[in-house]
Amino acid sequence: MKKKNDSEEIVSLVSLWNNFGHLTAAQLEMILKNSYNAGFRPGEVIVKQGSPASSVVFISDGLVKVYMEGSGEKNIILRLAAPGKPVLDPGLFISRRNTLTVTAVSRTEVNFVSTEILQRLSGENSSFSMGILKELSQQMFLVQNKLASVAGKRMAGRLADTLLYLSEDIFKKNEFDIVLSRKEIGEMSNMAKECVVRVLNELEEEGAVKTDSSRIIILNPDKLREISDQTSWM
Amino acid sequence: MKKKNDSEEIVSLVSLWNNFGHLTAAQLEMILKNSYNAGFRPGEVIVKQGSPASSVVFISDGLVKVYMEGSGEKNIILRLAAPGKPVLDPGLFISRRNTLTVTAVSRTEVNFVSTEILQRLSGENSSFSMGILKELSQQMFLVQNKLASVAGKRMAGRLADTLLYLSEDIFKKNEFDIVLSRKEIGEMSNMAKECVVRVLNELEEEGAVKTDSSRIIILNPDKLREISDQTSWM
DNA sequence: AAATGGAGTTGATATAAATCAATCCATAAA
DNA sequence: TTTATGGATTGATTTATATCAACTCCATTT
Repeated sequence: MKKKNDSEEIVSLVSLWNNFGHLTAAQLEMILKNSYNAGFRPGEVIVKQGSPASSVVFISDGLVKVYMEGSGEKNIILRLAAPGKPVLDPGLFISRRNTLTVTAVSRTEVNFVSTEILQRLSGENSSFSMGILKELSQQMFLVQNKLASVAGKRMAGRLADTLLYLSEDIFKKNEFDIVLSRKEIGEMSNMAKECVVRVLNELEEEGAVKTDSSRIIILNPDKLREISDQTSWM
Repeated sequence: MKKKNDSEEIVSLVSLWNNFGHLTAAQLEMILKNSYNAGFRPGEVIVKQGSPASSVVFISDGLVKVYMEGSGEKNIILRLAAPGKPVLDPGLFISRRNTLTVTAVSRTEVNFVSTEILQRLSGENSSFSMGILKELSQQMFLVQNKLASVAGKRMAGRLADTLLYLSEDIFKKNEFDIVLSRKEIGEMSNMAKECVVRVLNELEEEGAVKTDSSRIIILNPDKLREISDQTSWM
């Protein structure tokens, strides 16, 4: 990787998160001095649940999954994260322990920024601070929605939610290569991998999606939304 | 209710939320001017999901439930809230719509504080701003735990979680009068009211709790924790 | 080329939990 | 006192979903 000069790096900081645009050059400088980069291969752990929370993760390239590790081997994947936003763990601001595990789904470049610094800057710059609050709220909202899905819907609805999430929030296309295994799709939708296969077939029969092993095509998003909306107890 | 002078009211603001202690007299004054009180009877709606989010709710007396309304009639109760903390809705900082409904469980006195003002003060005072961030993180952590419980545990584990939550976080006693119906306990644990009754009996047979209609006694919290820890897929 | 192993798939079975139905309260209203 | 009314309770039944077992289809190793 080629060495960059400061102004180049400052530009790249803003590309990590729009909210960095609120900071002064001096403040950005401060961040640069207190951050470091690392690369990860698929499957590698970037942040481990339970470990001390000393820094916030920014993804400069690649895709990661953010999940809770249950005892046993069943995980609950809360969301995926791509470049452009930080991965905020609620533990950062309270217990100072990570409450979530983050691992690379594809080859990933990550930027760790010291939590201390972010907090200090948050105190110095109210727009920046507001940006953190908004991002945290966004991520909390996502968890709320996941809870609503898991607690209130049947398999088809939950899987529909996951597919819509992938297509609208992550890949931003109707057709995409799902990098996740059926088991992982199951961990996003709280269902067994076998059921993912079966329900995926059902959705295909209804003409909502088309799947070809790792490729997924959303043929009819409205149909998916309709399936997502039908609750068990009607 | 007797009229209070300003200094009395400022003291009472701090009792609504410790975090107000970070503010100057002038800032507290500002809050007083932009807040108003209201009383609610059991069952009355304090904040309605979907409505414009213009203010943050502080409870000065009573108990409320905070929940997501599903289509149909099944709700998901995220948590209860008693005096001492604000009810932060993630929608406050993003969509400006409430994503949650808040209703009174017992007779409740509430203080509405304008979101605008809180945001302004958050920009002026970094300790205060950090307090908001911490509180939001706390509430997000709670939702995460609820998700883990609902997605990963069987009925007994989920109900145990709810009982521990009530005893440790809300009533702070081993013995308390549950103001909620069996149906509502079910909405906290994602199970049907009939199942609440059955599993409650199981827990009683195991000597973990004792129930007498509305009274609940936690006889053995460790036993409850043990039940909470056993996952389905061991 | 053979062998290994893992993901994906399919069908059969087991099980947790919801739903349904009936009954039993307690409290409030007439 | 009788009559409603709604929550709580109990048992029977149904249903959604997990689990188990077997098999296919790759990709990788030997």
